[in-house]
Amino acid sequence: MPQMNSAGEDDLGASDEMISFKDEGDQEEKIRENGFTERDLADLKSSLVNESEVASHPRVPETHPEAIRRAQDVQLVYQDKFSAHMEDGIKHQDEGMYKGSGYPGYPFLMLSDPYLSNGSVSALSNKVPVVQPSHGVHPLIPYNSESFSHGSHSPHLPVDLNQKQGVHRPSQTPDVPTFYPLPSGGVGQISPSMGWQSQPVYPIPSCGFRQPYSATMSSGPSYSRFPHPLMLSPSMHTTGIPHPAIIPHSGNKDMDIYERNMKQHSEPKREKEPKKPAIKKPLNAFMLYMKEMRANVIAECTLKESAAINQILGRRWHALSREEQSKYYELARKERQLHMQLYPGWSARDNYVRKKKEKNQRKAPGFQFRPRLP
DNA sequence: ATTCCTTTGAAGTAT
DNA sequence: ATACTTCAAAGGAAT
Repeated sequence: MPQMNSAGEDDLGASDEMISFKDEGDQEEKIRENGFTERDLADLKSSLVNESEVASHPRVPETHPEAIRRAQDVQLVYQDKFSAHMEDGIKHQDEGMYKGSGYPGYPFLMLSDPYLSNGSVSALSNKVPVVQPSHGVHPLIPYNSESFSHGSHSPHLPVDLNQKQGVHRPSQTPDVPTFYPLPSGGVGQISPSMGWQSQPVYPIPSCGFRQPYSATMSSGPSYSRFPHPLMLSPSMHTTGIPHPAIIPHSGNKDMDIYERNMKQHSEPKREKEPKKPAIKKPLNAFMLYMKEMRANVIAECTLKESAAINQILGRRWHALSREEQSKYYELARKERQLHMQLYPGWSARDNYVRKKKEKNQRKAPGFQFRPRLP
């Protein structure tokens, strides 16, 4: 079993590493906030890249004294900037997430399997912010956009994206750590994420001054409806309800599950050879977070472009406290567990296609693609 | 119709 | 062991 961990129960989760939260992208952000010029930014970038190439620590590129100094300067500012954000808005998620009032049951039954690419998950997903059409009987992640935020993302929650567009940020509080100490459970993980900075910034439309939907759609306690199934009693099965796909079996369970799903979802077009992977990867913590919060961002910013939205969500993700992130890490861990149960023989390798495109050059300018010699 | 963009994290591949 | 790549979601934009 490819995903079966051999070391311990929490290998399913992210590695427990405490990593400082000062990645380069934030530096870029902070730099912009501080009024650094584009040239400064380019200099800093190039110095960082050069250093990271020279040194054998590509993940810790802030070795240049000047870069360190600048990064530290701007980081101080940034800490303050999002502290209010956390205190004001996001921390409320905790309450919402675990409050679990009035769990109405699963409106998701009979819907398609999110792991199946032809399960038409995306047809409705997130376009309807209330309930995501999710797993046929996926008990873990209904993917409804509000189950975490629980309506606590009130309209006053600052949209923390638009330094670039000059959106005002809330007042500052000094005591926000620059890193996310991880919970003792070892669920949380912060990755240093080189791509945070090195990738070109997708143009984000202005969003701070127009929020026509924020008061109605994305907020308000009345908007809390479906507590996440994972928040059910811990004495229950992790899934909350028995999963029909996890059934006692004597035969080839893998193939049975697989074929049943395939029949359900792709029978009409079976003539065409299925080109896409049948079973998709389980979502990681950030993907789960995105699913939850996308609607909020769309509502607050009236954005539709996913690339821009994802940038915002990436920043928000970094602004989350460790507790808030750990919820998603825990969810993701359970997702992987369930996925393993559903598809014991599945491997991410199944969907892995070796691409010839030199995509990496676009994504990571510092990396030069070298064709492998035979 | 397909691919790109953009994000983070998990897992795969390559060295 | 480490570095790098691919894929998960999403939907508008570009091809």
